[in-house]
Amino acid sequence: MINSKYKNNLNLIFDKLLKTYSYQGWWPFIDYDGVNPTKTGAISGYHPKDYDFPKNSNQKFEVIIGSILTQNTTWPSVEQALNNLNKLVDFDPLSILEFANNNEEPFKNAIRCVGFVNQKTEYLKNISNFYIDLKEDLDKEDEIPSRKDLLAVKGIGNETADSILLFAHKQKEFKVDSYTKRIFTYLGYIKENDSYMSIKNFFETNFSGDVNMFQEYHALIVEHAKRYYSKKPYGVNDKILNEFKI
DNA sequence: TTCCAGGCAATAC
DNA sequence: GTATTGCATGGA
Repeated sequence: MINSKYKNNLNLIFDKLLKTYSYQGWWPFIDYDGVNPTKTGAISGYHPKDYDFPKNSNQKFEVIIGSILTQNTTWPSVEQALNNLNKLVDFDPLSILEFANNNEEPFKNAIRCVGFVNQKTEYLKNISNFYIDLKEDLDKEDEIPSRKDLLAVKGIGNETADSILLFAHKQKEFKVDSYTKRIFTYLGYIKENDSYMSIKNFFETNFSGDVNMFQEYHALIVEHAKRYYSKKPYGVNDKILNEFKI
């Protein structure tokens, strides 16, 4: 898929992005008093160079909820929704499920700012049920679900599954999003219509880094793309990665 | 006003 | 398997 001449480029691009933007501190947490860097669209809760997250089961489920809420919307909206929700209910599967079932309108009003409220309410109930069952079946708080099982939950697609596995469970799964496609299509490494799994496989085969660097790479891609790949024509002002264009 | 945002599922070929 | 469309809201 990639000429051997460019074999190391995914690592070189990572190095360049890291040098340019430094450590991103994903995944952000609402109750974490982290730094507030001058990051595009960032508000708070980031923890650069500290990969020891999530620190407890509530934070883990916060990542899982956030992964669904952030589908096709902006992070500031998600942060608002999480703060709204946090005043109403604990971030654990059983509490979320019961609150959503018994207080539908307050629940929807809390997350309304992220859009797609009806769908996302259903999705959040589904994922809550999934983790309730997972814990009951395996009787282990910290059991890690399989990617296949996650994908069987209505509302969890490829990207959300990888987001949950990478940032909540710290599994070495590369997360591909629309920004990833834009940057690496523009640079010439992938094609516009390549499938999610083929792009994921491309990164997992050609980028050598541990799970923390998998997290870092995705965050750096988002940061870079927000600056140069949000307005059409995408990438034309990207001087930072221009040297890696093929 | 139009376009875009850290997608997904259902449907149609 | 791949392409298209509806889903909701807020901000630039």
